[in-house]
Amino acid sequence: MAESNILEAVVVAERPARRKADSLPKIKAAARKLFVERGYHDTRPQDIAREANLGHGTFYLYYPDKRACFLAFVEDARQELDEHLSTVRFAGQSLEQLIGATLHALYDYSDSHPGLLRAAMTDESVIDTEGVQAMPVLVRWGMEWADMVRHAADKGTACSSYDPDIIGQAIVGALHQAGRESARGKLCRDALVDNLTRFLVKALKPD
Amino acid sequence: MAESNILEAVVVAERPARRKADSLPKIKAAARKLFVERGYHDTRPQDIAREANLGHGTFYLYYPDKRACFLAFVEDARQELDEHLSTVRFAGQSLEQLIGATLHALYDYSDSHPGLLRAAMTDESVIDTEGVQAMPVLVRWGMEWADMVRHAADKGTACSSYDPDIIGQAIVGALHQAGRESARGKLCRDALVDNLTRFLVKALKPD
Amino acid sequence: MAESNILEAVVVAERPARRKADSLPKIKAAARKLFVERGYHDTRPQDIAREANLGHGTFYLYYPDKRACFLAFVEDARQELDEHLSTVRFAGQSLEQLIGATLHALYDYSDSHPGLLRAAMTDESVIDTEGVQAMPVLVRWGMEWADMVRHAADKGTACSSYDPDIIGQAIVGALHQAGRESARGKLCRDALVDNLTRFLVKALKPD
Amino acid sequence: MAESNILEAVVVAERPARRKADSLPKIKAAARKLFVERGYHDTRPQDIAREANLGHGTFYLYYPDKRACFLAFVEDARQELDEHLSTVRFAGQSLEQLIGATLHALYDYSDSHPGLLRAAMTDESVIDTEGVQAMPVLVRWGMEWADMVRHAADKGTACSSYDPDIIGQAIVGALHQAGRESARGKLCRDALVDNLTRFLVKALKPD
DNA sequence: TATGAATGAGCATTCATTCAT
DNA sequence: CATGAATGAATGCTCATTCAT
Repeated sequence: MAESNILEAVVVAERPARRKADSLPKIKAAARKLFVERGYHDTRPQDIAREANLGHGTFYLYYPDKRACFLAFVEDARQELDEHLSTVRFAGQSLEQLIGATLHALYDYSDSHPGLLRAAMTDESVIDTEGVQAMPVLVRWGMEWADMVRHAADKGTACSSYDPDIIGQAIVGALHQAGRESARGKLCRDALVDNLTRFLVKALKPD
Repeated sequence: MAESNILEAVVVAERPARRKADSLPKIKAAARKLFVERGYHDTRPQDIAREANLGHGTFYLYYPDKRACFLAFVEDARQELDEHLSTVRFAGQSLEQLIGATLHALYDYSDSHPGLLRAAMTDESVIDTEGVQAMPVLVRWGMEWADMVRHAADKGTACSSYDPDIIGQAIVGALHQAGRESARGKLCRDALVDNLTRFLVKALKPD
Repeated sequence: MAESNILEAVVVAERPARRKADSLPKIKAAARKLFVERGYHDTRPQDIAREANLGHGTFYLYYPDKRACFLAFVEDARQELDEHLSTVRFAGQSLEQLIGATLHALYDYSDSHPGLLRAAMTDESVIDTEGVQAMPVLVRWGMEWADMVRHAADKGTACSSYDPDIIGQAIVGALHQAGRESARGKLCRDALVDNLTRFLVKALKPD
Repeated sequence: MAESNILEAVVVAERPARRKADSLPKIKAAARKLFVERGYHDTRPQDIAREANLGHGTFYLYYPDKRACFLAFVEDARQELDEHLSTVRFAGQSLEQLIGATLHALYDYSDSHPGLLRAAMTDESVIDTEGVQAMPVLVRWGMEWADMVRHAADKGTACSSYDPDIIGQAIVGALHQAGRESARGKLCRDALVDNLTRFLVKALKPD
């Protein structure tokens, strides 16, 4: 056992020189860092490659263009947050619990990845999307909230006279803007979560 | 000779064509049109000047740079909307009336100036602001809503346990995102106003 | 009168600094020089601009892209040669005279503009013409020779059993390739003209 | 040991799978296909390797660079055509027979390998030949025609007052350009051969 | 005040070639 | 022999801004 471990270690150590050197992860990490720090327009593919300790051309081995890289970054962020949020949901949760837990998790994530959500939500109009526009993350999240509202209304735990689609977008807009500003103002996160939770719960309460 | 001079004088007086030829308003109108139609990045100072039927250089007689022009455009839009909104406010208005009327006026304006608010709210991070960041319009509006909430709470017409600053931003975020999406989806504006009004009124109702 | 002339002279002298400074002719001359010296692929728009003592961007004020500039160069060369050739044609010329005079003029021009014809005839496939292919100069000249052959046949001064289109292209191909090679071999131009004239006259003679 | 060596030898001999796996022919075929279809500049070594189902690097095992590969392609085409043409020549052929047969064979070949001759004759100036210029195929063929003309003149079957070198190049230029254009115009090949044969025979006829 | 020709730093992207495996 | 990830010099082009007139 010990011997084989040593051998493996040696082999592994000798190898990473050129072979399939995790370039994609390195590029992804670099892209994320720079898109967050500088935004889409001030990040050049060249910067990303350099940050990843790779040649300029290597970038284009993994993405057809800058836009694709940014879109991948956004998608990754979205999935990451979705996974994070899904960990705090469980069956039998009251609407209030659901909202409270989700908000906590959301701002948790937001705090521990400063700037990420903001970067990921860069207005798509800013990226010259010749042709199909990817659906903005915020809209997708709004649709998920719409579903939550719909289900709660069906179960009688939320006011059923709302149009869930409108309210879903409104909720997500509220969370986004309040979070953005409290990040700026260094507002205490607990107050943020508490206020928003109460606000939403009250607004959604069945008549 | 004398005659011709007199004629000339008259002519000169009659043609304010060249004298301070409304260039600024012309530039403003052109800028607004293009920023709305194409966005910040796809609008060149040159395009604005041309749209205004002026020489390229003239642009820089009125604005030090493209950014300043955009910021002025945003500020103008803000003031215009503010004036529009202020017409529907009157003393003795209940919170519900205030909210309902404001939302109506807001989406009225938004409908009759398609794309304008969206353009005016272009994420400032997109404009390479070397140095001080102008306060985003959305944030300013959030602060105004915060004041409204604060006053209502003081008068006992709104729940007093909220932090008005947080809630102000949340409200404005909700209005923005819901409006954006309903514009996309061509949703009926009355439903939008109705839903959001009820949502906010309910959320703000005193305990 | 004298006064006005002096004034004019002064004005003109003071002016040319920046105003419409013949940039297009300068670019054309530079482009011609470089296309001839280095060929299409080894000439960058930047090189042309620099050769013309202008900034890189200026190039694009006059041509939408490199290809357009090259095509303009070719067209100019074609017209120039056409004009040169037309000076040696006159009514009542025998076919032999026509051919002899034309060949003399052609190789005259070719000698005094070394490399120009070769550059202008750069295979168009080399220029990534996305879409319509401009008709190659050689082909156009071939069509002109076809007309000459046709007319001569009609008048009975040339063999009428040929397909003029085929023969026109063949003639022009012969002139081109023979000229190219004799330029390389520094062959005496008189021998070239003499041989080709006799060759063509004999081949075209009526049966 | 000896045995194992023998076995090994046998094994090696039995699996030509990897041994010299026809890579060069595969590369040649791929290169030919792509040079013909897309031209020199739009064909990357990488494309050739991929078309040949080989790794990108393998290309450089067989050619020092792209240019060498193209030159080999040209040389192969030249030899192939030469062989094809040589099949129609026989002793005692009259000049007219020789020309007619050669033209037939030439355009035969050209028809059955569309684009090949054109590709192989890509102006060498297009290939950045740092240093010695390989002699263009057309020139070589011109020299062969020059020889034919010289011999015919010696034998008294062709006009002896021409400079064979000039006429050789002229002939080959005529054939090339006429062929090129008739390919474009989808002209009937028989008319082409017939016209050109008569044209050349007449032009070369002894005085 | 108005002009628009001129500028050149800057950008996204390509591709012939290398080399560790 | 074979591979294909990596490279980075080089390219064509854009655009905010200046300035001589």
